[in-house]
Amino acid sequence: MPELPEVQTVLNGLSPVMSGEVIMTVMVGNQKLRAAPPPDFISHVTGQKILNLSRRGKYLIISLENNKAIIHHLGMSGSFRISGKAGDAKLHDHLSYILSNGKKIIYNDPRRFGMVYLTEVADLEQHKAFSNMGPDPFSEDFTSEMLFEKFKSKKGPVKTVLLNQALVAGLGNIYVCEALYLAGIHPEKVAAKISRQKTALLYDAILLVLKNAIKSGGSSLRDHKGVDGTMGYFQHSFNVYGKKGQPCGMCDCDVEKTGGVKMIRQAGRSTFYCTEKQGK
DNA sequence: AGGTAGACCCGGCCAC
DNA sequence: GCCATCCGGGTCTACA
Repeated sequence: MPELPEVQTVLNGLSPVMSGEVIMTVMVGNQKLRAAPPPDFISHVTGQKILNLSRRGKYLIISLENNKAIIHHLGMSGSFRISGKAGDAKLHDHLSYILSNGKKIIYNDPRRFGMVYLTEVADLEQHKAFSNMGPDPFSEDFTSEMLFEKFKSKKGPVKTVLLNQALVAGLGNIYVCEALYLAGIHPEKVAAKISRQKTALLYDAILLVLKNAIKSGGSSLRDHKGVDGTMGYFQHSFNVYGKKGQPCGMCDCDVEKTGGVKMIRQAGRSTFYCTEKQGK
């Protein structure tokens, strides 16, 4: 599920419940995740006070008083839920934290693509999850000019280039499609050939679509939910994603003639775009 | 060296 | 209604 807005939604829900609490008990399931918690995970985490939660790209970071940091990635289908009562286990629960305030925080992940790491807070930037990661879209390091400079050396299609987390962190298949639509850029356009002016439009579009999606609590297609079970609703604001053959969000063209939103395949992923507004 | 399939895993959805 | 097939919000690895 989770691209930046979904992870931010999870963070916003977990942070007030977890920050400042002590982790009393940790339970680790035996089913394998993409990266399962390391063997010493329970001993390093149990009894520790949680200092704060943060997000970097699509990763969630839980900082502990002993200077360790838990790194969570939700993969394709991971979600957290907060439970107050016992005996509420669900299929595909992989990890749970019981806190000093009595709350139980449960990580569930049907497709098991999620990742859990433990590292020193001081070594976070060097950790393999972040060592090669580009700036967060909301950080000062991400600018229109920086994006333009990075594009210069990229001969691949802009859609694929934007999915590379080393360029900018947090974008996934949905929000790349939506941002390209807002900027009026064809997804197959070679990144290096995009003008400075168009890059500026794209930069604004990326920030706009991410901000609006966060406001909506993310996009709930299948698995994404807030930690209290509420669904995100940004999927209702999609202009092109998943709308093959339908009119695009701001459609003013003759869908009978154009065939509506077009779906193509790029680097093994589905891409949606409007031939009228993004060309060809 | 950058770019692209393939692998990982399960559930949902669509065609019978 | 039941079974088969394909598809996928993400990343890592291997390959050309």
